[in-house]
Amino acid sequence: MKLTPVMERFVLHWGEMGGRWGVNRTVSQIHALLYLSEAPLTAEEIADVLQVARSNVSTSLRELQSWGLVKMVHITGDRRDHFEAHHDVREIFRVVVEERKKREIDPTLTLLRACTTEAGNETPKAVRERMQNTLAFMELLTSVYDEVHQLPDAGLMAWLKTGLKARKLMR
Amino acid sequence: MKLTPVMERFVLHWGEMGGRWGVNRTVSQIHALLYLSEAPLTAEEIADVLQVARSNVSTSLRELQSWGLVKMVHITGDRRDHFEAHHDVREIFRVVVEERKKREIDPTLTLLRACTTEAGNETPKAVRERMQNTLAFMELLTSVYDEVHQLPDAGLMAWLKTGLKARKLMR
DNA sequence: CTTATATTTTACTAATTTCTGAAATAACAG
DNA sequence: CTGTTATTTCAGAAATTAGTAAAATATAAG
Repeated sequence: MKLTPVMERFVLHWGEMGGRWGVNRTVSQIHALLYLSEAPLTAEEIADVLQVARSNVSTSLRELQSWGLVKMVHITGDRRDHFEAHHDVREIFRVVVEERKKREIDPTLTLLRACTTEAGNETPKAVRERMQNTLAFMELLTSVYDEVHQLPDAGLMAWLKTGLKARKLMR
Repeated sequence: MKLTPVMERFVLHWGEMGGRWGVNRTVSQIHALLYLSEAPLTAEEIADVLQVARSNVSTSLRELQSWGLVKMVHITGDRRDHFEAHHDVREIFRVVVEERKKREIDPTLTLLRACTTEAGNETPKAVRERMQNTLAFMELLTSVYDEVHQLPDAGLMAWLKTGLKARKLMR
């Protein structure tokens, strides 16, 4: 397994971006590598290409599997584990959006429900309203997500594209 | 300036979530505090309520201003700077989405354009296609964003809500 | 100007996160 | 079983990021 310069650039970039996404560099690099790779790779090969510790690959793969971005497969006649990633960017997009919603939205929804329920007169009215509005908006986003994310691929694309003409339609 | 228990809970939670968003805890706490606060606050008051160093507040406020989430205002007869945040969650949403697009999408678009342009025969065809697809998809997302984010608030809400019925419409 | 107050910068410390290498565990082949 | 290869766990090193306190700078009042 050897990367062409363009592939290497892609992998390194994906790794850097990982930082801005809540995953660390190695995790993100491994994902990029598997995304590009034709065939499933062993942990050993990955460690080799990316020049990171074997143990680091092990934990990173575990994380990627927990996200549902990578799965373990086996090759007959080889007892080592091999790993592969979805090769479809839309599938990756779905998974990432879902996971980020879980981590970035859901806990706040829970909190806001608690706050709006418990806030009594000791909390200024304007503050209560603000929390209420925040909750309502986040619930709307969540509902839209719930509907849209279970569309088949073509449906998702179709809905997205309605956004392209939104301005025109609004007039 | 004293927080009610519910407000304190909100601020602390917002701070924790900050970590999952690419902003640090203090920045996020300050934002939450200003979001709830009726009146603009001075840096001193903020440091006081949140129990962090005055200098930390200074840099955090600078960052929030650079995001466009907080602005400096002045109160007649008081020479200290005061700070206030948008009180509308949708406005915050807009700003955050825009900023995250800048940080999380745009650099990758640039890279993918370079990769797809430069990738020649040394790069396997399947890999080139994959990069090409990734680029196309991210360009679609960007176009949708460009259209949608400049809608007036009512328009944005209207488009979002079309998503609520997307599944039904697709049948 | 001089002094008092407000703010920013900076050099350093603390906390957190990431990564490694070694040891432990597991899985299999002979 | 025993030895070999594969994988995971874990304690600590290295790197990064966040936060502090003090010094430097700026701003306005008298």
